[in-house]
Amino acid sequence: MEMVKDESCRKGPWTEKEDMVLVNFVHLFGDRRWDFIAKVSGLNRTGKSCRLRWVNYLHPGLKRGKMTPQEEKLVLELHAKWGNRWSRIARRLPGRTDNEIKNYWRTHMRKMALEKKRSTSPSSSSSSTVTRVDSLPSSGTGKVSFYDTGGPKMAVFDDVKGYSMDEIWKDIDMSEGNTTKLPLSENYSEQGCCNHFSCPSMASPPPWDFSWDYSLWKMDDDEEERKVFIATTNNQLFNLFVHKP
DNA sequence: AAGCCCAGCAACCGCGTTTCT
DNA sequence: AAGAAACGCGGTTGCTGGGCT
Repeated sequence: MEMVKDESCRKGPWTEKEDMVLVNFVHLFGDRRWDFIAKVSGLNRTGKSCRLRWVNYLHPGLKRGKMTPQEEKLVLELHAKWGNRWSRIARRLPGRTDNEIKNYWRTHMRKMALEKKRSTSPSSSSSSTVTRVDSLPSSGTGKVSFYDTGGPKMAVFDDVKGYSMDEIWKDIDMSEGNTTKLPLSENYSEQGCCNHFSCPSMASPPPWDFSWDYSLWKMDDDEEERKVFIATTNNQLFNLFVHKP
């Protein structure tokens, strides 16, 4: 029984209501059976999409906001050690997701590198324009990602507006004093927070508040919507148990 | 004031891995 | 043991808001 990938499946940004439904169903069934949750919740999303939304946004304990200097340093260290193993790196930064770290890396690190380059070679002609990373040619014969040069898996990338990504990463490495790329060490304990709900709090939770205790559903400013939501969910649950999958 | 450009980030896709039957 | 289904990861895309010209 596979999740049919048809056009009726919703895509794009999640609405607040969808979030609420998803949270409720994850609360009921846990955060493993994504296809099942996608099906029974009536969300009309793929299991993948549900999982992603949960992991990257709805999971309690997610930190939000800027990375702290400590976190930035850790990301650098771990990336030097492990390369683009974002999820592994994320496990060492409680409350941060792989997606977040990945995004952070590409934006902030590259910016840093370019600034550094600029300051070390002031004669450089392109002093104000920074090529948008996203628009870089990423396809083609090589099919090498522009930022996939950290860690053990080294890659070469073409010149980017006169400054190759190789150079950028070299700069980063040098500035951080990371002269060696170690093979992955499996000795680290990787009990992160991501799958254990162990993080104490959300710095900036979603607009609606919830907890693992049902009684804590709290939507002070929209009681009516809450009622509708609960009714809807109850209906979905009813259907679920009447038509057992 | 309006259009353009870009950084930031959420979300999708493809594919390898793990789990289930 | 093998095939199918589900999951998870890494790479990439595309939307949005803010700053700049």
